Amino acid sequence: MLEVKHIRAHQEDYIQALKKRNFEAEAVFESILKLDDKRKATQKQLDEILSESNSLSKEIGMLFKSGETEKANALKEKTAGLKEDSKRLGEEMSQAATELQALLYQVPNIPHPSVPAGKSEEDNEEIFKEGEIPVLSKTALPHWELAKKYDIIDFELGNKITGAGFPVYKGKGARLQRALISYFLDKNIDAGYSEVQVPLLVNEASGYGTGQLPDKEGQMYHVGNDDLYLIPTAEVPITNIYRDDLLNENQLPIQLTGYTPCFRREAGSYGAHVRGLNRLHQFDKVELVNIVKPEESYQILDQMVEHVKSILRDLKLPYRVLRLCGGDLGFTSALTYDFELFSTAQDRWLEISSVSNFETFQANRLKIRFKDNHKNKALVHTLNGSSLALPRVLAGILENYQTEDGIVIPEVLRPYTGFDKIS
RNA sequence: GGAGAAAUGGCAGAGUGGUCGAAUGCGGCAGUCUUGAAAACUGUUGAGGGUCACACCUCCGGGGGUUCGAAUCCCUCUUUCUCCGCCA
Repeated sequence: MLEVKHIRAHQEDYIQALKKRNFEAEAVFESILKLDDKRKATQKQLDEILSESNSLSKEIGMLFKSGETEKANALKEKTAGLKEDSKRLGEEMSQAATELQALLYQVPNIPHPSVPAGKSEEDNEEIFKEGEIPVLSKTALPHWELAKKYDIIDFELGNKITGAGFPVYKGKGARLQRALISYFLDKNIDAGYSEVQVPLLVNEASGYGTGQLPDKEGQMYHVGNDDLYLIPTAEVPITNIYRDDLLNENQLPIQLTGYTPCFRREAGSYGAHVRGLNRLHQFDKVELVNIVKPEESYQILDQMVEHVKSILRDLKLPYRVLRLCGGDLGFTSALTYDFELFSTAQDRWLEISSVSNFETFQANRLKIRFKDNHKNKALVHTLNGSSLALPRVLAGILENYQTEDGIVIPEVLRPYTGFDKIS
């Protein structure tokens, strides 16, 4: 959520910047500023009335104490009108505030100057590419065939237990996945992150805080009885740890990592390109969250990108990094780098990580602020990224590491798996 | 799930209808003293709105109500604690 004072100060720049993401802001900004003016004016009137009735009340109190009952009762009558006015103005003010809030929720984050203009993923900018694409034999199989051949992931069984998109990992498949999780977490901890285990169900306030609500409501599973949501990413519970907090400068940066399952309804996305592990309703992910001072956020973003690169290097998987264009950029993000790994057997790129700087957009919703050494208060910047989304990494490993006599386990994972081949 | 108790500033903890945004202690910050530090002493120290700055307004778990006036009384929700039941 943008801050009204910033919209006021940079109205023209923001309108131009938002065009990059094909968002026409002019009319919304006008309404926002008008409503904000109205809110302030109404509050001013209200404050005056409250001030008057406060001092009348004090007077009445003193008159009662000194026994001047008639005088006190006379004053009481004066307060009746004030009460009505304050009630009316209070309602007007909160209505303006609610409307203002609703409009602010509609405006996406201002894209960073480096974000290219564009309509769709076609216009994303490839900024880095690394790793050798293996040459596979003609008998190479996509991962869903491999999963069946070696009996390590059972999609049918998941259909029976739950429904489509909830696979069962078996034997070495399950262990390989667990190995990846442990390896990612250890790697993140080595880089200075601190591990957390967080709830998988969150309340409405948390959903609003990180921006899943109100606009992406349909993506989350909702537990009606208790009015809770299954998390679509660990970003939600982890970032909400600090909701409504006023931090000290010396606490920053806060660097957290956590493993969680993620749940997404993915309504309406079916077909060949979502086969196997490519798109699931439940999947595992290890997440990175950074809460930092504004001036260091882009440096941290670069660090996160380098960190994810080094993971892919360790795993010896071919990948590329994209800078998302305005049209593909998430609602809450100012700058996002997507990581995609190349799946040889499917002959396509699969998104496996998304690293974003939200600047103050989430912090403003979440009310995460910090106090510097001069007691100035400011909103923090929040960033997050995956390291990595498990199923697609698993798919990439199965497909790129397949040989005639089995699937070779990447070197770095062997201490975690305890075996070096699936056959 | 049943019965009871509670929720106050960074923390602990007073406050039961008026001058209380809130005693006191701890912690934090600044200063005095000291070669330096500690101790001691002095001062200062919640958040939001609003203003050039003041003024002023709001906030004592959330929401609603009673009253001229609510941290204090009433209703409701949430959370925590104790006991019972159930349970990995």
